[in-house]
Amino acid sequence: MDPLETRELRYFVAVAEELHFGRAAELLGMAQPPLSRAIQQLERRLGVMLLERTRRGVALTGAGEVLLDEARATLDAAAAAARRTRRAASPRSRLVLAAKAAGSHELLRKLLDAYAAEPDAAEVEVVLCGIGEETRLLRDGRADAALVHPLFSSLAGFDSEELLTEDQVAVLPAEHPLAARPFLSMAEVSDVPDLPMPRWPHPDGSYPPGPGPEIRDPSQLAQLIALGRTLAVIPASARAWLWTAHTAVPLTDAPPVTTHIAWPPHSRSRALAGLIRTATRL
Amino acid sequence: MDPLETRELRYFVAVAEELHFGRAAELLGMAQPPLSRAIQQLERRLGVMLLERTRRGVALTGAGEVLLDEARATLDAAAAAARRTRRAASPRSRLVLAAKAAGSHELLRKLLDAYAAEPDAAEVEVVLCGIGEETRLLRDGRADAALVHPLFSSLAGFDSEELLTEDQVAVLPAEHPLAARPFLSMAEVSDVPDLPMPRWPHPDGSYPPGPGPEIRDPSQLAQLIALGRTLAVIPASARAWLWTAHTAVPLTDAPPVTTHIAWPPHSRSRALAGLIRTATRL
DNA sequence: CTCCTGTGATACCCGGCGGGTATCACCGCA
DNA sequence: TGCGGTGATACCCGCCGGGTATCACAGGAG
Repeated sequence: MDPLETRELRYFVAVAEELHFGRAAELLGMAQPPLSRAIQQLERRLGVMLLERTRRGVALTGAGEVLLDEARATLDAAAAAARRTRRAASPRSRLVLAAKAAGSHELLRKLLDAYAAEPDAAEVEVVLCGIGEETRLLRDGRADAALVHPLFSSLAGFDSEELLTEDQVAVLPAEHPLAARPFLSMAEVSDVPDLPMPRWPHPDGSYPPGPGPEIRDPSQLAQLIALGRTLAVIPASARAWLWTAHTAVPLTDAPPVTTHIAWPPHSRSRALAGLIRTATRL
Repeated sequence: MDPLETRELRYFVAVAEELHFGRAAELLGMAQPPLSRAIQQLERRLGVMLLERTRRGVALTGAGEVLLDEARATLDAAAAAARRTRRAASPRSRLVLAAKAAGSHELLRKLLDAYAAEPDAAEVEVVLCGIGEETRLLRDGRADAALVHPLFSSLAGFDSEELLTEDQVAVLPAEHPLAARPFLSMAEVSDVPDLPMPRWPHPDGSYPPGPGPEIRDPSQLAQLIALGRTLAVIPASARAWLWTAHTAVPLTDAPPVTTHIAWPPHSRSRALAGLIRTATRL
């Protein structure tokens, strides 16, 4: 059986995400009929029903769910192939390092300084990204390495090294009674009636249930804390972005959080190896 | 820029492996001119020279080396997508477990028995493969999980759990003087003039230099030991395949060897999760 | 020096297939 | 019972992937 073409996978992912042939075709910049036909051909080639066509819209079958995951991974791999090949051809070797925009910038600064001091250091471009976006950048080749907190995004599929373990602090509105305390426990902060814990999105974009506000952007969170609407438990190094309206209180029993540096497996770049070496020596 | 098609990647991999357009075209079942044209189009689309055309044959550029790796990974991902989708559609859920043909069969037996005793166990098919082939099977979707010795094949790119750590023994020809010893040290076995250590292939198929015989198949090794031409240092559990012409002698200072169970990241199969759970409980 | 061999590149043609337009078949709903 | 909206079908066309024939060029043998 001849292998799947990325074109077919792109089409399938579009339909599977939209669950609507018309909208998917529009996103793909094509008409609906050829898209329908392409999906039919894909199903015939695989010998598998991928979509449940109900009269009103479309649903994924079990096999369709599997293919959606696998197709995304394959398309990422293809995009990474193109990007990394182009970058390998460009004369000056440059490294792209992904990091959360709200991540510890002390660690980032130390890493960049230490690496720049190496004899044969490459130029490092830092890409600041949102929560959980780092692994996507690694997968599709837009980044060569990433600083990752395994709590938010899994390290599965990458090589990684532990860089830094730090305690966490509670960030409270400065005028809140708890802000005057020298220490707090997790039990105390997780059950403050007027400051419900914020809710972070899952990788799929959905939110867990609960009373707290839905957070997408760390600056949202900072604003909401300053407004006295919520509190946050974050790594101690994030004190850097505290506002005057914020107060950080050490937590006695919060689990320590570690930062890893992760990179795609089987990378043979000398420059990347150098960056990782200096990172682990910090 | 529209993404690379798997067809182009297949063509490039064929040429990059053969370093000869004519032979590559023959392997692909097509004529040489369209293949040349396809590679030219690929180079134009990427804006990158991939091959150094000398008048006599072809060589890879640096960017070509990178693309060869990336293209292989992408093609594996596409093959895995097709296979896993088909398998997901088949009614009865089946797991495919890859293991070295010469691996510890006690561990395998225990694992299969324990899993079969689980309440909702799926049927497990065992694929026996050669040295270092396990990760390939995992990557291209022919296997759902594999028993791996990290010494031979890296776990990079997979999730894994440690299963078993065991000591190693020296396997000698039964009539050799050293076979009578109750214990041996690594220093003693690694420098026996008439029994040079065998050489195992690297992942790329090449062999390290040295006086010992080149081994590809464990049965070759067994035969060569029985003939008094070499010796082997192997995990203690491999006593299972000892011949009467072999003698196993415990090693006092050989590094212990661990067996891992590895699986592709992001797999959501319940059956696989069950297998891994029972494996880690062994 | 010349011819032969083997390499990849070029020129040209054709058929299939990917894509477009028009339309249908069907369901839910006012 | 019509109307809106869904995906499927019918049909056409142009492009591009593939084939054949041939070229351009370097190296080696005589």
